[in-house]
Amino acid sequence: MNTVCKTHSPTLKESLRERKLKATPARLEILDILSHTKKPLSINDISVKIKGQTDLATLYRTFDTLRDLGLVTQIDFRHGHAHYELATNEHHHHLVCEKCGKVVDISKCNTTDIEKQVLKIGNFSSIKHHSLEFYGLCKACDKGSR
Amino acid sequence: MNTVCKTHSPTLKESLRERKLKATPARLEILDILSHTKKPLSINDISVKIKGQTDLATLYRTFDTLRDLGLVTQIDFRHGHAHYELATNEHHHHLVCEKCGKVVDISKCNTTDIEKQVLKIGNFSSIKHHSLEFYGLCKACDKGSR
DNA sequence: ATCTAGATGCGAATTATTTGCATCTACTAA
DNA sequence: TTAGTAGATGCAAATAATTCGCATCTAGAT
Repeated sequence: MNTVCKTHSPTLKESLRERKLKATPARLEILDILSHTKKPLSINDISVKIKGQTDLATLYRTFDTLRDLGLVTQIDFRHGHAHYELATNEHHHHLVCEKCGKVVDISKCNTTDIEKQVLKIGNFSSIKHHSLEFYGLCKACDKGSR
Repeated sequence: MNTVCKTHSPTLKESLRERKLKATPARLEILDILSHTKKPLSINDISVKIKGQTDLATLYRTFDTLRDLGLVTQIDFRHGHAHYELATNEHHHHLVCEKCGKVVDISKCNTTDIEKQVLKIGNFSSIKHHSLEFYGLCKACDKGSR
């Protein structure tokens, strides 16, 4: 049941060391969980999965640093709280029902070209992520609303 | 100073009537403010602009209905609170600095094709909006972090 | 002018997220 | 291997955003 101490990608520990960050059990476990899940998870999802063993404040802080490290991506589904997924997952987008909140994955990402332009126009040094969510009505909710 | 009772687009009142919603001063004023601002505004921005004359709860409720009506778009800059802008503004995207939070507008939107595909794949009835934000480091912050 | 569904204000409740501080621990250097 | 220390965690309390219940009010229909 305890899957904490798997072999983790060397990249991870390297990334951490580069920034003088420690490879703590909490960090490793969070990444382990994310790597075994397709769906983006909320802080609460994670907390449940590890049975509350790690304090919420720590989870928030951990996700902050993982996001800054570029290992994790934060997504807003307008559910009232953030979701996170591994940045190394194949990049994709989401379709969210504005009524029931259902989320559908949209595979593939066509935004590379846009991204290059954006970099120039915006006069930024680097773009690390982007987040593209579509909002509409799923068929079930559309029926319900007529 | 009081710019509440301008001539508003007929579309608005129509949209409201269709759904048995009332054209109240609060709603008209919010739309008036949004139409005179290029930047997306937060609930608090709006509250300040109208000098607290309208209760926050009402503002939240109003933006909910305006969003459902499709008149207003909600955006997440990861600033800890939502931003809103007129859906009728020329559609564009944003580039957000992960460090200082600065937001730069990216004009034009190339996602129509993607949107059509998404509709099919996701098996939704309709897509009303999408939200595309890029996250990275602005030049100022990039310098600061080395 | 009246009636009523829908809107608002107010206060309180919820929920998400952040912060301060004491304690702990992963890594470094000897 | 072991001590020393910067960085990490837990806990509790503070903020901040958003929502809800309910009494009152008002836009729009008749």
